[in-house]
Amino acid sequence: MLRAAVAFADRDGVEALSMRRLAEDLRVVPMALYKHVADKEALLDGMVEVVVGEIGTPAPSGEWKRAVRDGVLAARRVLLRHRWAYAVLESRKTPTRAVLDYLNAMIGLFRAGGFSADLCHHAMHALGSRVLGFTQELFDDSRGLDPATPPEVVRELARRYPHIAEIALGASHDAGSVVGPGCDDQAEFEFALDVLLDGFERLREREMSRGSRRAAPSRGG
Amino acid sequence: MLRAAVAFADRDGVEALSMRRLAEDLRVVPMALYKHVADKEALLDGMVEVVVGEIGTPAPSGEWKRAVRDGVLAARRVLLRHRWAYAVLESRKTPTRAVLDYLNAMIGLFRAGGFSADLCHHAMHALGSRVLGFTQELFDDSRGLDPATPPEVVRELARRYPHIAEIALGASHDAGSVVGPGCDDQAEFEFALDVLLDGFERLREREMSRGSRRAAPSRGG
DNA sequence: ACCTGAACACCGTTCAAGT
DNA sequence: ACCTGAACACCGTTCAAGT
Repeated sequence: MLRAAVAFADRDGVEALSMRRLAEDLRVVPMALYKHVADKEALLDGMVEVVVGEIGTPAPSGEWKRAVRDGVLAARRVLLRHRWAYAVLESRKTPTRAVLDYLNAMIGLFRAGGFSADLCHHAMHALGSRVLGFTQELFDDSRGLDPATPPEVVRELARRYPHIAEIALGASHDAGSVVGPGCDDQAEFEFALDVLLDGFERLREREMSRGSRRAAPSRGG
Repeated sequence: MLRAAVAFADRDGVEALSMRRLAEDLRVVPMALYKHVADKEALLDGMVEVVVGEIGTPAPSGEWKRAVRDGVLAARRVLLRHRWAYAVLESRKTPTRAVLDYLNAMIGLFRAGGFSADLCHHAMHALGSRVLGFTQELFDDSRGLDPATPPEVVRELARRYPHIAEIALGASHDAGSVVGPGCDDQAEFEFALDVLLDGFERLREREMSRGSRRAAPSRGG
């Protein structure tokens, strides 16, 4: 029944998922669902559990950086199959078992790589939801500008937001078109991940050479 | 009326905000709200606009890193005053004017600091919602464990999730208590921000010395 | 033309009536 | 004891009836 709910959300989106519609989907009377879940929140908890369970436990490999990177990208692949899961997981107040299992294993990869518990803690916070493969993008710019946008509107936007326009244009390396092709989500995700992992690596090295002194990035300015 | 809606959400949370209750709050008949906004989505758009407008435009200062850091932390201060704004902003499909103004100004700070449009683009993506002061935390662990948790449950958790337990313990530097005091959100936010900014700085330096060659972090492994 | 109450098509969940 | 339909207390929004 949780599987059915996940399939429903995959198909019609989580905003379309109501207890009544899910019951209809299962050819069951609405109140019958309450035999399996306490309420809708519990249903959503269960759905998160199913999805995160699909990720499996990140496996240690020779090098911590590679292992962490692979774990995160594995999580990302699963969560891209269930687009709705991001918002739902984020709305949970309490972590579920599968999430705790995953996080525990990820921390283990850092620890095995020689990170102190303290640096590990910071690193997990710095990754934030990226550890589960989420990109916290402000807006989806992967599709670029709507090709139907009238040219005068494009010009007006470029005038008001020159820096944004420059970036949108820069993303399109084929000249001629004013409208960028949008950018590669996966590449941007990996860029950010690698910047963070490189940073962690430097802090770990500093930590190991300095002994007990606290490792921290420079405070800008 | 947007102000009233913002105040309502600040007071009672955005989940309590309905058209009917907001109308009641304003001592007005529900349908009267539709004179000011097309529908509830437009109301939420307007509320985001008010909040993001409070941030103002990030000012350039001598050094790009300091300017970006200050801009982000200014945004964070505003958004901590309106806790609900994070989820609402994230749920918008289309960026609003105030957000575009802010993003445009932030990009300007990078550009003025000598970043190529391309590196700038990656950096903005890597910051993600952090550019507006959001931490995409998976769960709120800032309160630590509930002190009322029975010791046998704490032991069971520590057995099942040893790495998580170690981190939770490590965060409490005063010994004696099994229950950590939780961690400092602001410090974790600044840690992650500084790791990213340091990473951007290194890539910018590499970019400037290498000329046209593409700057990218190492791919782990 | 404007305002607004009732109504519509939904929710999640309670509860009592049926078996 | 279990199941389930009707009912309750909400939504956002439409629409027609009032002025």
